[in-house]
Amino acid sequence: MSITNSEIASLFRKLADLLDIEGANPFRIRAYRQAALVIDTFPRSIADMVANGEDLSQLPGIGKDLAGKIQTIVKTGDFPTLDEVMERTPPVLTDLLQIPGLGPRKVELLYESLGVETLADLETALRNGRVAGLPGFGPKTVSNLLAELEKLRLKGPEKRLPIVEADPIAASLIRYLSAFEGVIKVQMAGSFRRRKETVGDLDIVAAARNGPGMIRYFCAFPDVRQVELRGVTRGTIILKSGLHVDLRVVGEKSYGTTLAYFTGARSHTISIRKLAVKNGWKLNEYGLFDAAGKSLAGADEQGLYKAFGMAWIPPELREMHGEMEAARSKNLPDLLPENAIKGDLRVASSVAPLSELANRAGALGYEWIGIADPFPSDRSGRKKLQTRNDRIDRFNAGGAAVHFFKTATIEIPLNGGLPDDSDLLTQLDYLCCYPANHAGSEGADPTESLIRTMDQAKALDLPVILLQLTGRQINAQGRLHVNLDAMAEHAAKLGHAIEICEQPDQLGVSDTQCQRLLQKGARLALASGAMSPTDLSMMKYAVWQARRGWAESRNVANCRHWKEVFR
DNA sequence: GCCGTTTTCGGCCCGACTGTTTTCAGTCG
Repeated sequence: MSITNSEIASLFRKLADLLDIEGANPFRIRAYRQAALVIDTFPRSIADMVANGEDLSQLPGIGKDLAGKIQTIVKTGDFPTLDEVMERTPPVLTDLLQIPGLGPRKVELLYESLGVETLADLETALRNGRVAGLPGFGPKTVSNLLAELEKLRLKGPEKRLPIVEADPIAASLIRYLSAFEGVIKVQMAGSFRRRKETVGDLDIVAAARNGPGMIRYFCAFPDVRQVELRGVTRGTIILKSGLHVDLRVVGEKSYGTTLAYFTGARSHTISIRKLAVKNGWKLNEYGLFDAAGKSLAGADEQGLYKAFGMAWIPPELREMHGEMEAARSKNLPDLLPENAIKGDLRVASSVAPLSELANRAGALGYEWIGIADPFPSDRSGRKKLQTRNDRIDRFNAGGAAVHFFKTATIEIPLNGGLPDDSDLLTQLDYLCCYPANHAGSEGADPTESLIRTMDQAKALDLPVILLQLTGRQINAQGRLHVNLDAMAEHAAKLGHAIEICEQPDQLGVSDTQCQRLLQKGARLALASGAMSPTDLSMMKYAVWQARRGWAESRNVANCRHWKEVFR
């Protein structure tokens, strides 16, 4: 079984952490971290690229040296550089870095002077008073560390929150802050504004006449468990759910540069700052200034990007995945708007009666909905699906404003294809096919069976939507090893589509995978995957992820009139 | 360790806040 991108990235991160504790050249450490980030979010399998003999030093942030190290890791499974460092510095030390307030310098000091290696060592040293004597460790630090250790024991390491769950929390925070007297502007920033699939915390930026007052007001938010930090321009609270929320308040003239800065992503922000330095300018939260200190931009983001000869970049694209070049050459995508969605491609019939679904669809501005139920394997199941199909036909014949498609979800076994039931299959408008992903299929490659399925469906003149291609789960990597390039090219050739869906147990392709699929000419199908009426709103999050994947309306089947969805 | 139309050396983003200091280091974002 070949090594995954995230496994390679973890090795580099581990090395960077250990070098950090050793006090190595910080720029070298940054290079390893940067490479880890690039590898982690890269849409293709690095191991496959090595097998194909492709030149890895073409990847951003990866030069000749790192390309060679990656090759060694992929081919031999060994990482000699990491082994050497682990001989000098105990690898378990990186566990200590997860404690807020403990950075590499303090970890090094604890290890060198007290021999502290593990979390248990740390607790003992804190309790018997040996830590308190160290330079930089006062009584406050000791009690903070004990509190953090307790938190870690109770809750485990902080997990990232799905944006689906963060969305209502963000909305309530913005509602609360908008009610502050003296607020001029306030909005979400950070990874939430970039619509990342999961968020680690929430960042909010505001312009206000009374900054410190607004921070105090923020710290009094009803759902606060603890105020972590309360400064003049910045506050951090921890909600009862454990979620960290940051607020920065600046003057109106700095709102745009502050918003841009705290929207990130970090690599995107750094790259803009580098452009400023190159021009002899200075960019910080408070504005963009020339050498004489004259303000060139600050109040809004448009002005900031314009100063560099770029179009305004939508937050979803600010990930250093090619957006800077596209903005400079005026080639940014015209991102899929939420209101361009004309229908939902996969809704279970159990959600509601057709008439009620039609009402809900109308309220969402939809023209059509695809009704999807599991494809049956026995006689009674066939009968039920046929009855459902008849019901849909009768409803459509009634001339309602909303059209319903008949479809079914079909699990494609490894080494298999479509079920041998063309009578029933051809009663459907299209098929929703997903690769088998049971316990024990980790690392399996469903590419061949899915290609076969696409061919079989084409012979029956049936369009296919491919779901759950990589077996991804929130907070975990994909469990299937599908060749996405091959999927995209074959689907494009035959007129099939690939799904984006944000139901936690039915995840579609990720943002960077989406971007890659579009480059290969694939068409996207967005679905709520709804099993209940409120789930219909999950479409919003599919749109967000499609936007992160550079999707335009023309790439998305959902933007078409019902007669043309699969043309 | 990466990177480059001010290239093969010498740079590498920048500020807020805390806890520890008596002017600043470490951490964080």
